[in-house]
Amino acid sequence: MADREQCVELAHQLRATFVVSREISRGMPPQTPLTAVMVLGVLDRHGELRMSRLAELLDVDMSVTSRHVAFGVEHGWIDRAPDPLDRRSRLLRLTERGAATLRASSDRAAAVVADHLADWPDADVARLSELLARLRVSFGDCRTAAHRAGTADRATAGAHRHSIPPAHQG
Amino acid sequence: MADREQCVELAHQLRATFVVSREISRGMPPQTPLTAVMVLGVLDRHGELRMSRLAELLDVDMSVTSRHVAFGVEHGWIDRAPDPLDRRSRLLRLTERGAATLRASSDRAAAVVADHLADWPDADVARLSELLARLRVSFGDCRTAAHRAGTADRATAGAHRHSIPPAHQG
DNA sequence: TATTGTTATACTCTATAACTATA
DNA sequence: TATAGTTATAGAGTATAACAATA
Repeated sequence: MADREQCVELAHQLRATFVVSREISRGMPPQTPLTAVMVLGVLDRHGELRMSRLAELLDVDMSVTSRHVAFGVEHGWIDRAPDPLDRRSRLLRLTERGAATLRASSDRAAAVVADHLADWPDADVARLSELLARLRVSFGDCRTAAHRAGTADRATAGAHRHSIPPAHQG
Repeated sequence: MADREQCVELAHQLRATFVVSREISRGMPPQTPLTAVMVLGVLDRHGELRMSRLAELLDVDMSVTSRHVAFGVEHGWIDRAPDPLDRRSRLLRLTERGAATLRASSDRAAAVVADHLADWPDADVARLSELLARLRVSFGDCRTAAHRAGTADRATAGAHRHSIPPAHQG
């Protein structure tokens, strides 16, 4: 367990990493908002998902997810079909075209990263990716754990350790 | 130098870390927007700054910075005095009250981090902070290098290695 | 009656462009 | 003429609340 000083430092660094994300998003192709790409990325990694689960994974309200998905559907990136088991729900899948868009976007982002990290050793890049992935799992817990009581997919299965309720602000 | 695959992965992780930042900002005290705290944080770390330099460090347009600073001044967190050497410029400093606000905010953020990272070993937290700091330096370069030709402060001094122009989108 | 998802509205953050004032 | 900073406006992203359809 890290001490207070370390936590303050990490919190600061995370806040400040905003800058890096913005820089990367500036290099992205036009007409493909960052959020749209994030939706595609999640669908690519998790496969078929329902709206509610997607909203959890994106950590945004379902109303927001709904509009991002609508955008993706309009552009032919996402297939949105009614769930035969529960006709209130809709199942989302990445289309071929969506996968291509995601790939193009990932290439651009990777190019920006490669540009700036030209002098980084391989091992550090890999380590940072790994730590960020773990960080996300540790944080993802809190939001999903409160809503769900047993359902799990291959991305977050077995990652539940805490039981802190989601802290939405008013 | 990392290969394409690694860069794609890191870019994805950075995009996805948005989620973590949002979760932290949800736990923040009300009436202190994330951006305001970021301004205070930069002033705390860099000391007295001009608007333009602050905008660089925050990686946002000066017009944006201007309003965030105005907000901070209104709340008594920032002291904004005319620069005696160039009366177009204004010098910004963190006030006592601003420092207190920053401290309170950092405490909250640290608490959220500590909550979620309870089972992380010390070393990993420290390593992640360090890598993120380095990442920011590597990215910070591109924006500041184009604007400035010699001025440096203690935060970014000696960090210039590439000469990639800032890639602002249209 | 509860839940899934959509839509309307308001708030935050951002960039572009037009402006003021100094240099 | 160029630069530092401000303000007006428009666009992207988000949350809350009210709603429709289904369970």
